Parts: sequence; C-alpha cells; structure tokens
Amino acid sequence: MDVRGPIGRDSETCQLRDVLDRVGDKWSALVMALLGQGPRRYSELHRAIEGISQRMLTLTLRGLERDGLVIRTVTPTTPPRVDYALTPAGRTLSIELASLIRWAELHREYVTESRRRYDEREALLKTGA
Amino acid sequence: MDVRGPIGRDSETCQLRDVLDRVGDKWSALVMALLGQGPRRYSELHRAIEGISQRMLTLTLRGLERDGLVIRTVTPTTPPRVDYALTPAGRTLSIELASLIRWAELHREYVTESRRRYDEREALLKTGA
DNA sequence: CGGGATCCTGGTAGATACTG
DNA sequence: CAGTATCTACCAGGATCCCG
Repeated sequence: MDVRGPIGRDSETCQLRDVLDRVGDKWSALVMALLGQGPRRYSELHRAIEGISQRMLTLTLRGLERDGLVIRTVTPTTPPRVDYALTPAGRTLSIELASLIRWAELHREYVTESRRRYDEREALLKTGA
Repeated sequence: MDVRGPIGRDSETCQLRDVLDRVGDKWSALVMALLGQGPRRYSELHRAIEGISQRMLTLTLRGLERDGLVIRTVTPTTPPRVDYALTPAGRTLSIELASLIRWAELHREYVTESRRRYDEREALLKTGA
C-alpha cells in the first residue's frame, strides 16, 4: 500500500492495512487456517486447497515464511519431503482468523438477506424509473 | 471467489473467504475502522482517508451498505448532506478488526525483523552462488 | 455536496511447460 | 515430490468529466 495523510499516519489504521496486506490476499488466510489444524506437506496443501496453482501455493508459502508466520522444513530424502507448519506467531494470527470465521458464521444469513433486499430495491428503482 | 473441493466445501474456511472478500479489499476495512469512531459525512470520509478516489469511496460505501454493515442517511437540504454510520452488525465486525489491529501492533517488529532476515539470507544465496 | 459514467492502466493470479 | 519459468488475461482501482 501507499496511504499517506490523516489515516495513513494513524498508527492503528496503518497497522490494519499491514495485517490485511498479509492475509487479505486470495490464499494466505486459507493456508493459515489449514496449517492451524497441524503441519502439512506441500502436496497435501496442494490437494486440500482445491483451485490453487502450484505457483500461487509456492508464492503464498514463501510470503508467509518471509513474514515469520510459517516455517518450512526440508527432509532431503528421495524424493524430497517438505513440511510446512505455523510458527508461534502464526498460531496467534490463525486464532484471530478463527475469530473472524465465527463472526462470519454468526452474520452469514444477515449479510445474505441484506444483499437480497438491497438488490431488490435496486431493481425496483430501475423498473419504476 | 470460487473455491470448490475439500477446502471449498469446508464451511469454516469458506466463511473465512466470505469475510475476507468483504473487508480484505483496499479500502473497506479502513472505512469501517473510521466509522467505528462515529458517523461521518461523505466529504469527511473523503478527507480523512487520504488517497482514496471519489469513485472508490462511493463503491466501498455502497458495498458495505449492501451487506448491511453501514447505513446511509440523506438529509435533503441544499446542498444535500449524507451521513454514514455503522449498523449494529457493522460495529461487531469493527470490533473484530480492532482485534486484528492489536495483533498487528504486537507483532509488527517481529514481522519486520523476520523479513529483514529472510531477505538477507536470500541475498547471501545469490552472492554466494 | 455527493455522487454517476466512462475510459484506462498495472499488478495479481491462472495456465502451461519444464526441472533437480 | 516440490518446485521454477514464462506468458497471458482479467479486473480492482485511478483519472477525468459531468450532473441534480
């Protein structure tokens, strides 16, 4: 990001951007959530997270590893074996994510219904006008 | 999103994607955080969130309103006055975001240091090789 | 003042092929 | 098995102009 000015200088909202930049992308939070259930091999992750490409899985894991949230362990057998696990810091973040999941569960219907009604009013405005 | 398969069918991780799709974009979480401090006029938001365009502010507010997280109040004076505030559901989400902010504050230095060391090792590998 | 409409760009992610 | 390399497409988001 690159937000300056009032809210950019506000340390609270700035940190919010930091953490969202970290886990707000398409796959990071999913990987974190999965690793929250325990260590996984590369291929296990690839199979578990359907739809992710090898490229994106690698990129995502590298990013999380770089930030110290995930640790990568190579066992140099043939064929090689690579395990990924959360670090202690990663585990605390995955707990925050679990909290977000609970929010989503509690408000799923409310949000769906809100959207339905909003779209309905929208449609009426177009038809009526 | 459009994730199917193992993790796509897992309701937990699926809901995680829902909520991240909602506040994981560039501005939504920032707007929610700001409105968490109290109602704001359109122009106040525009000035407070430096760097946001009118288009994106409008789009972001519409999205949050559609999801029932923000409420829009028009006072038909001349010139018109429009206020935005969090709904009760929006307030609960902003509390979750505050929790994420605390995580970021606690781990800011750790993440920065992790990155520095990761990049340093990277550089060594390239120079050494 | 508070937007809507339109056009355009850049970065993120997908597809595919190859490798130690 | 666990990646890397390359190429492409798509769309979130920015810039600009206009309007009630």
